[in-house]
Amino acid sequence: MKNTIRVERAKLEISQQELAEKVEVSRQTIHSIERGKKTPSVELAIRMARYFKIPVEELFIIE
Amino acid sequence: MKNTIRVERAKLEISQQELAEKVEVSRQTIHSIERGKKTPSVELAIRMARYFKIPVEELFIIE
DNA sequence: TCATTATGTAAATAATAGTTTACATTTGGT
DNA sequence: ACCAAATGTAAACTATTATTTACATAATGA
Repeated sequence: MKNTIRVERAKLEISQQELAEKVEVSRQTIHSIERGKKTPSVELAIRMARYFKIPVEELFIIE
Repeated sequence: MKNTIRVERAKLEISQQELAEKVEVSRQTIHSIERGKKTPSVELAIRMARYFKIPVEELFIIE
């Protein structure tokens, strides 16, 4: 599974740290999800997608 | 977080067992997610939503 | 160069998701 | 009432996510 977190962050010009604060997880959590090392819960995924104002399916793509 | 799995299952008239097979997890996993005891990974959530042909955000609702 | 901010890596731990098995209860049909 | 299928509950176990801390390495600007 891949994701577009990095691109979405770039659009808004926010750091992993800032995103982490916005969705209320640690920076490491954002980091490992962004790098595809971990898969978030649907709850966290929804919070992230909601923050970026895009559908979950656009932020996380199953290949 | 609540979900509409039961309603979606009802629409298609399929059992927890059948859904479990479709998305390739155990019936217990479906059961505990449906009852809100566990939160699925975004990957499983996407598989379920895809199967029901609805957005993830419609299947899982953060209150 | 120096300081600062952002990102990468790693490792130990806690918390939670998902599996498996087994049995109880409910529901619907005959 | 009986049978079968569906659903509920539970417990032990494994796998994975998320936290925390710490340090290394870019990258950027003063």
